[in-house]
Amino acid sequence: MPKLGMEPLRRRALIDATISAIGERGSLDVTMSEIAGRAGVSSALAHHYFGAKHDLLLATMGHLLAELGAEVRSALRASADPRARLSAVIAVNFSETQFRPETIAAWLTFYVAAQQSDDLRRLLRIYARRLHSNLMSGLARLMSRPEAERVAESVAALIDGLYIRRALKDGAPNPASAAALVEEYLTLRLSNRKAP
Amino acid sequence: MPKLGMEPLRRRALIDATISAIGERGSLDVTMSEIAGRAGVSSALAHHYFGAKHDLLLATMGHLLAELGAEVRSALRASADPRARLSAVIAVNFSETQFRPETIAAWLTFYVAAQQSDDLRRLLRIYARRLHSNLMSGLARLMSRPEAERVAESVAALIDGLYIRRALKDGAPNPASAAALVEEYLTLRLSNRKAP
Amino acid sequence: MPKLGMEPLRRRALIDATISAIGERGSLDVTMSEIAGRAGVSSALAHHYFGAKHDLLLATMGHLLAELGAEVRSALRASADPRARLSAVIAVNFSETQFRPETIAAWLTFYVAAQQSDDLRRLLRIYARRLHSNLMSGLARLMSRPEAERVAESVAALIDGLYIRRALKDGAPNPASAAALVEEYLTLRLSNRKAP
Amino acid sequence: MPKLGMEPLRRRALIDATISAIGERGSLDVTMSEIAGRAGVSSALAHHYFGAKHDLLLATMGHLLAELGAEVRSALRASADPRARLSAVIAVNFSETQFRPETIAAWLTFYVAAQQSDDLRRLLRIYARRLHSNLMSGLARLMSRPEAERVAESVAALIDGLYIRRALKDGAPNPASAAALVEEYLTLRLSNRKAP
DNA sequence: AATGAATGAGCCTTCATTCAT
DNA sequence: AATGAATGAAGGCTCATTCAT
Repeated sequence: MPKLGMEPLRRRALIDATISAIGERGSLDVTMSEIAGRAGVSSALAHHYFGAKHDLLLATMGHLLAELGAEVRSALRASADPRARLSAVIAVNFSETQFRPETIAAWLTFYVAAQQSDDLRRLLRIYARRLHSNLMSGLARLMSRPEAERVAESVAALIDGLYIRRALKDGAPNPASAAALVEEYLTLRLSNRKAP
Repeated sequence: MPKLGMEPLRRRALIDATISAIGERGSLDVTMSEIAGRAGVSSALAHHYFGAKHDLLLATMGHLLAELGAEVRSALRASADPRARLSAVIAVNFSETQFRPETIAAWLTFYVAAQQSDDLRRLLRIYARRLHSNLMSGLARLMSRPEAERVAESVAALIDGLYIRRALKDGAPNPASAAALVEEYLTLRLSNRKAP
Repeated sequence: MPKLGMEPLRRRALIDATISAIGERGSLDVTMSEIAGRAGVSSALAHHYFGAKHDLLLATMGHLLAELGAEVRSALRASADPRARLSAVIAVNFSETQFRPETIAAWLTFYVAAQQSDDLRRLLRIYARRLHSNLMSGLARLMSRPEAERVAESVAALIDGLYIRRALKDGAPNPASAAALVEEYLTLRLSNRKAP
Repeated sequence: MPKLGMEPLRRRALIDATISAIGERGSLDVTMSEIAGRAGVSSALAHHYFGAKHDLLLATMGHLLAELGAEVRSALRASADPRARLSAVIAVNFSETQFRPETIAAWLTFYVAAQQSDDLRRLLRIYARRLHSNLMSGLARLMSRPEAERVAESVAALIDGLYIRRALKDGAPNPASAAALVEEYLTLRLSNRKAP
């Protein structure tokens, strides 16, 4: 029983279905039927809305990025103090929405598989740069440039590493303790330094 | 013109081929023909030696683990001092053989895809436990148990995170600077503590 | 903004679109969407008007035949002399409207593909018979029956052959020279015979 | 029960199957399964030997051309006299092997569909040129160049036209009478001319 | 009158896997 | 030991067709 104006709903449902399918499988080679099935539509309709499978994957990756970006922006808007901004960025990375194993597994899968796809790699680089600049915008006011670079790199690695552990099926760190670990590192680091 | 006693060489060639194929593609869905081709044999022979594709993947994963294990053991054998043992474990993880982008990409791919395969997950858990106990064997003598746990977790996450960055195509951190980052963290951490 | 009384225009537009689509592709397997798109309507509307795709093809073929028939009739109406009637029939086959590469390509496509469709074959047979009887109506008064049959066959073959060449993309014979070739044949033939 | 050295047999069987499938359908859009089925193999094997469907079509067209070329060459080898050479070329075009409705229908289908495929068009042009030069090699010694051109064009058109009629399912002209028609035309034409 | 929404069926193609040699 | 031959099963994608609006 088709209704009018279904397009945005279907698109969203298909993207969500893609995320969970990829997350569960841990691989981009999920089938269109699988995805369509989860979204409750035929695979033909998925093609109708997204064209080729690759385009759906791209759109999904884009959606993930956009959502993260929105969360970060809104978090940053709330705090002006450099240290607080750092915590805000970290908090977003471990928020309920971002740190769900399902979402994370999808993230990682895209991460790893991105090497073979120029499009995906380009998208991921955007994310990496954005994270980096968000971290730097806080750190640079707390320490020297080169040191800030090193700390940003460490924090980014820490986040990625915690993501990996979270993706594994042993349900490892919960959002709170993961965030705490990063905060702990930052605090330790900052307590040993003076402002630049 | 096949010679006698070629079997071990062929097996090894096939495993190496699997690693590089998976590493390059960033996905477990490499074809048997691709692998066999790289090893210079027919895909039928690959099946002859390893049975199903999944078994070849398992054997490959096992090979990766065994190699890492051997490197770690031999490194630990050389040092008795707790702090030195920590550095040894870290050094191995960033050694020339382990920290090659190709190998890393294969690692990560297995990591992420492991969720859908009980066999693979089991293997990966072995690795995780081993790393953890290796780190703990050093840390436990330098700080309290709960604190050591947290530090081990951080170090493990840091390593994984640096692996991810290394796998990305921008060829980010080189082995030396990656290892230095972890060492830096450890040093910072230890300088603020007393022995347990 | 659809207007009243659009139906005949839409039908005609769809048929024209079918002709050019088939002509360009050189194959009957053009899609309904392609056709509908060229006609500026939705494919659903094409179905609304013509039912199944096959019916649209049939209608298109019928249109082609009807148009040719009309041109022939009007040409014959103008001349009573046997020789002139022959020329008239030939002229129509090479007229501007009939001898356009696009139209011809559609013709040939139908011709060749007609074998798998009883409906199409029936239609084409009508055309063949009509051409034959038109030629014979002139020839029979200029030579003996059996000889007229042979000449009619030759002329028909000549026309078809020239159609083929015209359909090929090298844009071979132009209408005038093609017609001249047939006329030349007829003249040669007639100059060597006496009236029956 | 696979045997060794099957490749040439399978390739040939598949090409033959393609010819008859296309001939019967009157369209290039025969399915790979249809073709493979006729050749008694799986469609996967067809792909194994020919790659994509398009390549099989190309190979088939090439086979048709090669066979015709061989027949023509062997016929020409037998006669030195210009007039006899003309007859030889014509005879080959209406030989038992070439003038089978099945083969002809395949020819025509390729002819018409060739427009959308550069590869096919290229192949067909080779055939057209070859026929033309074969005809000219005889005609040029019997009449003036420009006249020979016109006659060659007529003969080629005549042949194509007779091919079309033969392809239609009413089993029109048999090989002998078709060849006779062309010969008749040539004779008539030559009897009205002097040698150049 | 006209269309967007939706799908089932089918096709090309790939791939792991088997088997006879 | 090693491979060519062969296939079944599945996946991506297209398309004619239907239906509610």
